[in-house]
Amino acid sequence: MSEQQFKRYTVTSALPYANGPLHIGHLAGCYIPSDIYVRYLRSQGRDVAYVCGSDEHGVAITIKAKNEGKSPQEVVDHYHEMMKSSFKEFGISFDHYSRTSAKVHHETAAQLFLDLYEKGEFVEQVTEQYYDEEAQQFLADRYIEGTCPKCGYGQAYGDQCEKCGSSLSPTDLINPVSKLSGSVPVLKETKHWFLDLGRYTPFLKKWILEDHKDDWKNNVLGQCRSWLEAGEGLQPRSMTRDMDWGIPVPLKEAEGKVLYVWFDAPIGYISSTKEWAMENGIDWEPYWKDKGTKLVHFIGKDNIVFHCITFPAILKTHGEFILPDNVPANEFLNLEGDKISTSRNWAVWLHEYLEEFPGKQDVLRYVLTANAPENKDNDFTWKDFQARNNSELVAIYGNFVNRALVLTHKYFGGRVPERKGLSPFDQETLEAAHDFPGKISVALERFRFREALALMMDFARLGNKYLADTEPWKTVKNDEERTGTILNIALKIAADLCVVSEPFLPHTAGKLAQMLDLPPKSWADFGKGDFIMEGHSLKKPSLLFEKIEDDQVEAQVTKLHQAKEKNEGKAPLAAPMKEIVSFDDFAKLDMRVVTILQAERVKKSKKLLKLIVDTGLDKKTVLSGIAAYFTPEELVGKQVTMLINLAPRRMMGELSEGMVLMAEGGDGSYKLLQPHETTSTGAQIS
RNA sequence: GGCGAGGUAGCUCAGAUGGUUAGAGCGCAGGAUUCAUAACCCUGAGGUCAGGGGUUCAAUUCCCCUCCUCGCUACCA
Repeated sequence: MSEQQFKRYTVTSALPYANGPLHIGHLAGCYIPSDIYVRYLRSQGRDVAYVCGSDEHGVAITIKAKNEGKSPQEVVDHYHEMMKSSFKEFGISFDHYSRTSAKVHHETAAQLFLDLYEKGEFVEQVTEQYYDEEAQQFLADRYIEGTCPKCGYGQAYGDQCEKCGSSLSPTDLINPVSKLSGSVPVLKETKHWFLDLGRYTPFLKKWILEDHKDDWKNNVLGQCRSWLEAGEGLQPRSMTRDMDWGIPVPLKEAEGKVLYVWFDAPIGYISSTKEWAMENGIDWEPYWKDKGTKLVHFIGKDNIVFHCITFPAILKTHGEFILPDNVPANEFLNLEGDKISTSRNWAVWLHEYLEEFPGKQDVLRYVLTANAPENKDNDFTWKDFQARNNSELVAIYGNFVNRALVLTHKYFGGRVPERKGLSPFDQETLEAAHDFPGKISVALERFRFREALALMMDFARLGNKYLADTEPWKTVKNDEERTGTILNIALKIAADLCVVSEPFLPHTAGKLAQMLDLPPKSWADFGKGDFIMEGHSLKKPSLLFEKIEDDQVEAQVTKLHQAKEKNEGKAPLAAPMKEIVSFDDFAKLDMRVVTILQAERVKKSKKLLKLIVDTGLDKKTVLSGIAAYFTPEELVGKQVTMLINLAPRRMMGELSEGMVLMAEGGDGSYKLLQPHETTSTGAQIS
């Protein structure tokens, strides 16, 4: 369907998770691009519902609450307000910002679940989950902590290791411990409702990989292809959890269970639309059910699977809903060369930025758009922030506006002068100006925000060039009429600039409109002859942007590095002691000093090294997951300690007959355990 | 290892259904100018388009292989 045919737009931004403040990565990932898009659509006079809200369920929030001695509701209330206010400050112009703890949302999500249940879409499955007998409850993945089997980090969660980033299942953890009571959890049966995503594969493949192969972004298609075509394909996913924080599963037999947060979160878009419609006396349904509505989800790349696979599968199955027309996901924004990390405090927090750079919301909007991770991960640096502010916003945009206004005040007392005969250069400039809104439109509708922003800045450049070439400060000496025409044109460009920059820089456009004393203008007003009337009085100009000095950005970099040092200084917490064992238990372990005779990489494995060791009794083969830390060469000839009577196990087609013992560093690295002097091979350890 | 994304000027990035001199901004050098927050404006230097092979009259663009970065996924006794 071509753009003009859409009757209305439903635009969503990923629901931010209410367990922490917002940082620049959030803004760059989806809130700024969606806001630009929506502001542009509104300026075009299109019918738009721009909705979002806080994502308030899920285990991470209950953990946070527990750690802080608060209730989950207190935690989400706090961050909901904080995020809502940051969005407002940065001019993210949601029509409605809701929250998933809202009553409407609970009802909507439960209803949708029931609908799928009645259609027989769920597969009921009884599985074994960890259960905390002391606390008498099942443990969500996040409530289980243990040693990461991949990197050895002692405090990996049941779903993910924060150290090495591997995604895990709770049963993967070595020495699992309940975070609720500290006890060792036991496996116990529980029933859950799974969505068999594999059944939707043919539909999804056609819809995404064929129907949208030309209009969806490459990175999004690639991710989908990876999910749809790789390995065993889509696995069934449980849509319920054993927990008490969330939306109760609306089934009698499901007491103590809630909807999986990823089932309910995207439904939040619908609930938010409902709330908005209710408050404004509109019908919400066309925004989600009418084929003439264009639904666009703005997200970060981590959300692709839920927005392109799971949620559409749910909507499609329900039957009445439209599917997203596009999901323009951005990649990730790094900060000064490192991944942004909430737990490591490696981030630029929006609430702190607002305090430290008051009134400079548009500067951050500009920088994050100019350097948005549209096609690949990008890096935010304070140096770049400063450079873009000083040499683009101040020197090009601000400077042009200031020149036009100051000259008008100086030569014409702040009144818009009359436009008389046009020179060929005037004509040329006006024609060039005329092309800008169209070019910017095309870029925006294709979700190419960087390009659109660059065009906007080129338009300001056109203004500067016009003044430089016509030199009104010279003509004023002997030709007032010509000077008037020049400034008339310059002011017209400034007024048009105000219109095309509004989606990107709403605060600045607002200030500029005030200085020019313009009524609100829309995209269609661009280039209108009566846009800025002759004789119209301008307000006193003030500077739109100011320079950012070296010390300001240096202070930010220092602040970041201090946070980092503070983090690195923290000694990793030692893992808790395991349960007491008897001497007999210990005596069962046959540990020896052995000599590594040979070492080689295991083919097709990134992590495994194959070691042949002399145990003093025989030669054994050991597979060890240390390829990332040791080269085969440096191991050969070394005496190390080994558990030689461990039951053999086959891995990657090879039999491993024991375990070489390693000290696990807090950073996930491994160190060999060696006798301090060479001893006899086969020496027993006791 | 498999799947996916990326590797283009000092920096940040565009681009190419294969076709004459590969683009932009910043930075740098030179010039011009003084209305403007010493800003604007003009000119210029800078790239064997990651490396190797192939298809082709022609490849940086298509195909194959290798290397590097990032994401997902498998092996960690």
